[in-house]
Amino acid sequence: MASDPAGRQSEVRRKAGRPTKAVLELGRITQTALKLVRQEGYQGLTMSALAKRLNVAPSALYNHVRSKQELLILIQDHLMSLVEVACFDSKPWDEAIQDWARSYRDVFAHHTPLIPLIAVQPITNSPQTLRIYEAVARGFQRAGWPEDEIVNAIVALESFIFGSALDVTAPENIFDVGELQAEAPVISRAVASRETRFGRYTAAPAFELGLAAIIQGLRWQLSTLSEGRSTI
Amino acid sequence: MASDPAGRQSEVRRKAGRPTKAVLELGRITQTALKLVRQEGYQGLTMSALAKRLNVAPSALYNHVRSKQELLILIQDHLMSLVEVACFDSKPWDEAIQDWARSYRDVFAHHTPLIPLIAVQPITNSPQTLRIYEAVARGFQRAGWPEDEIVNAIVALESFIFGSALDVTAPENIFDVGELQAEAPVISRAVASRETRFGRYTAAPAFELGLAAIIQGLRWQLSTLSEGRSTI
DNA sequence: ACCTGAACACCGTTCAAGT
DNA sequence: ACCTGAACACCGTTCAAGT
Repeated sequence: MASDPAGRQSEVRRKAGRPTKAVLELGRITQTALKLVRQEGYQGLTMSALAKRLNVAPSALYNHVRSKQELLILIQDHLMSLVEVACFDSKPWDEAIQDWARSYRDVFAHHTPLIPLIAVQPITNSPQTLRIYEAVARGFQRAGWPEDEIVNAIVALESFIFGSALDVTAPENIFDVGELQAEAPVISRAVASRETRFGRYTAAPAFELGLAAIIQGLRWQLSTLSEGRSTI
Repeated sequence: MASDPAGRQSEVRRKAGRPTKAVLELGRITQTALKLVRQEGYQGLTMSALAKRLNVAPSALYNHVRSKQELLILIQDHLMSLVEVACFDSKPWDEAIQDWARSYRDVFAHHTPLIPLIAVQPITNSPQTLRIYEAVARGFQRAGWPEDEIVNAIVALESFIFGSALDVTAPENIFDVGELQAEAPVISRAVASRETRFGRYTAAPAFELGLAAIIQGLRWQLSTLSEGRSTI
């Protein structure tokens, strides 16, 4: 045994050859990778570092994932399971979107390197992503959205959510204008004015403003879209 | 001379030591990097590959940029100069936002690896980013937006734009449900329904729906916000 | 089937030596 | 000041050998 009952690494080195019991499985790989990311960030997530935590040679990982990219997809799918969608069964459409959007943003705010990946990842056989889409789509359907606009609405919301997740980790000084203040008087005053009201930069007010706006806009679109259809 | 008058590489190798005239400058580095990205993608943008195109040793680049990260910021600032903001001087607020948002999204759609970087990059001394913010802020100001909400509105729009830029490169099959169709009937029908109307997946309809919604929502917010202020 | 250990073809970056 | 060339400390990934 290379690890003690509590799962801690030991100094005992395993010999080459097939162990009596599989040392790795996808679940443990994903969990360990996630813990590594939480402690060291994505910059610290290397195949070597992960292998070390699993008390295994780096090459052993390739018996379970085809590439690091595939590992990232495993992490992503796991994170998707943390996104809240129960609200769509218990709340009206527009309120449910708020709960869902906030939890979605919060989950990925500290996993921004995954976001460019998620955005283009086919949902085929990605059960957790599908679970989210199904719940949201049911919410839209129940609200009376035309079926052929549901996907567009979800994508639009996701775009805003992903962009907002990236903003969460912005530094406090992101809007410091610096030396060029004289050439940008309007934005300079707007920045100062924002700071007086909200203090040093945080992503929350912009997210809430945008979320309220987009939901308001979707509500308005729903009324005109369904009017358009009922006259057919 | 290591390159002929047309700037093409030649086989002549420069000796060590300071050349009579600086071989590199930031402008040429940025332009060459951009050309490399357009031809080979970000995966092909390595310090070695860039140095080779500049007919220079990789280490020479470090006389001009502190790191690859700094190179990416140079590229980003250059791309910002391609974003259209003249519309804010010639069109009403809400129409100008549409032109601006579309051009912003189009510029970064094929530079998605930069997006996580831009989103957290301080604007200090980044003249092109400041130029954009100033123009948009003036548009909002003229429309009567409360000064302390202008930055929030810009950030909200940018979040949507960045998220939408990521969506542009999504593959056609991104919404293929695959084997799990039985467990996700509502989204499956929505996907089929979208396809009948819009064909294979493209990002455009979702972007236009979301953009219309968010502008509609901001318009509504503007009216209630300014009402709120006028009663003070 | 699933591990080890060596090897491969890269990365970004540093630095002494050169003019 | 600004280049070359060698070197460093990594990457992700492949593969023969082992049980």
